[in-house]
This record gives sequence, C-alpha cells and structure tokens, in this order.
Amino acid sequence: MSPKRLPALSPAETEILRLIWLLGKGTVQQVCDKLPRRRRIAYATVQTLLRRLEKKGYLTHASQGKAHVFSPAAKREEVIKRTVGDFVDRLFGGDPVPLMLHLADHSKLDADNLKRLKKFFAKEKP
Amino acid sequence: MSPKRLPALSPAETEILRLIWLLGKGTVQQVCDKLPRRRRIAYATVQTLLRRLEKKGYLTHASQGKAHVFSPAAKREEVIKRTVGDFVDRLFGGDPVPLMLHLADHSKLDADNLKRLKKFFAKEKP
DNA sequence: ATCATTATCGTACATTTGTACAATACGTCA
DNA sequence: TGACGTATTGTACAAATGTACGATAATGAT
Repeated sequence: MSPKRLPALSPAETEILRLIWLLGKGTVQQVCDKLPRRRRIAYATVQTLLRRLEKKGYLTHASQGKAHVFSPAAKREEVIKRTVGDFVDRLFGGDPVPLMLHLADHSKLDADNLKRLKKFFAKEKP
Repeated sequence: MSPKRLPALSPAETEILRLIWLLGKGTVQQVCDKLPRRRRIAYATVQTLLRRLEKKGYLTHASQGKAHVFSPAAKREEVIKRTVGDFVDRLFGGDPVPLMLHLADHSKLDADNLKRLKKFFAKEKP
C-alpha cells in the first residue's frame, strides 16, 4: 500500500519536526535548546507542537525516565517530498524550475556547494 | 525605505495570488476559471481569499463596470523571495542547498530546462 | 422602467494554529 | 520516605484559516 497521506504540517510544526530530524530524536528540552535564537518560543509551546506532531503521525515517543523522547515516525524523505511538492504547487503551479532558478540566483552559495551543484548538473545527460 | 513586511501568506492565499500573477490581473470569475481541477473551491471562497489578500496588502482592485478587477500591489519577486526564504528556514534551517539538490533529484526535468540549469551552473565561478 | 442575471458584501462558523498557564505526576537525592 | 525540581497533562483562548450562504446592488436586455 502507498504510505498514507499524513495531515499537512503547519509552519510551526514544520520547524519543530526539522529539529527532531536534526537531533535524530529528542526531548522537549533538547528541542528547545536547538531553537534558533530568532525563534524563541516557550517550553510549553514546543511541547504542544510535539504532541500535535505525534497525533498527526509524524512522531512517536518513548518514555525514558520522566522524560518523553520523541522520534520520527514517518520517513523524512517522504515528508520532504510531499511538503516541497505542495509548496511548489501553490507558489509555482507545480513547476520546480522557477524555484530552482530563484534559489540559484538568490542564495549566497559557498564555493563548496557551488561545486556540488555544478557537478550535479554537468553530469546530467544534455 | 525597505518594503514593509507584509503579513504572511496562508497556503490557500498563496495559490490565489499565484493565479493573479499568472493572469496579470483578473476578476473573481477569471481566477475561478484558472483554478486547477485538483483544487475546486467555491466562487465565494475565492472572493474571500482575494479580499483578504487585498487587506493584507498583496492586491488592489479597481471597479470595472460591475466587476472588481484585482491586480498585484506588491512586487512578485519580493514576495517570492520572502515566501521561499521562510519556507527554507522552516524546513531546512535556512540552507537552500538541500532543497536545490532535492528538486534536482526529484523533478522530471525536460531537456530544455535541464540545459538552462546546466548552463546556469556551468557559468558560475568555481 | 422592469426583470433576470450576475457580482459583491456582509456575515458566519467550524477548525486549525500559535501560544501558554496551572495543576499534577514522576524521579532523585538526602 | 519525603521534599524538590523538573516533565507532562489538561486546558484555554485569541487569532487565523478554509469554506460558503444569503442579501443586496449593479447591468443589460426587453
């Protein structure tokens, strides 16, 4: 069967889920600590978002001592694909090319990344 | 002065705004007609979204006969930049490279677009 | 002028989202 | 084993979102 379509992620949920991916797994506290300074939200808020992510099927938790350790319950690659797909649909009508060109144009890419991208596209059949 | 930060776009609003960009300008009816079949929503709903986009500062309207003609009130390029930026922040922590690689990997690019991208990256300084 | 047509406006409303306090439970150390 | 410090739960709530009905107003044809 195809992986069932999970409910869409809200912006705030997306960011929290990203942090869990970054950590591999983590407690509320650990997620809080990873929050970028530009994005200060209360412990309790993070907790709610983690709960909601679990209810939606993106996370599971295991109790370790007093704390809950949340970990991914859906394949990151899949989630990314769907999320990016939805985004491209809404903003670009489903055509990824304008987005790629936009990113290429507006991102300050360091030499290293530039090389990776150059190589990637150089390798593609013409 | 820097262009003032408009309130964030909701997903549904984003799609409607895209259609206005596509049309250049248009009435509620015209926007409805451009809705992809995958996305059937009522006339009145489109109307509400257009009104909200206007209130937020993304659109203006001019009355032409009985109908309202909505047109962009913010520079598309700016809006795109901010919207994509927010998205990259939330899903990739601000690093555009994974998104670019993801897109390159998962999009079925036709020869033409591939060439554009190849050329783009080939041209960049090493 | 009147009627049918078609647009807009005002309003509504259930959900979701973002944010968080207060109360309770669980472990740990003395 | 009792107190202390965290962690979790339950609950709350205003604002935003998605969706749309009913009433009203403007237009064009007769």
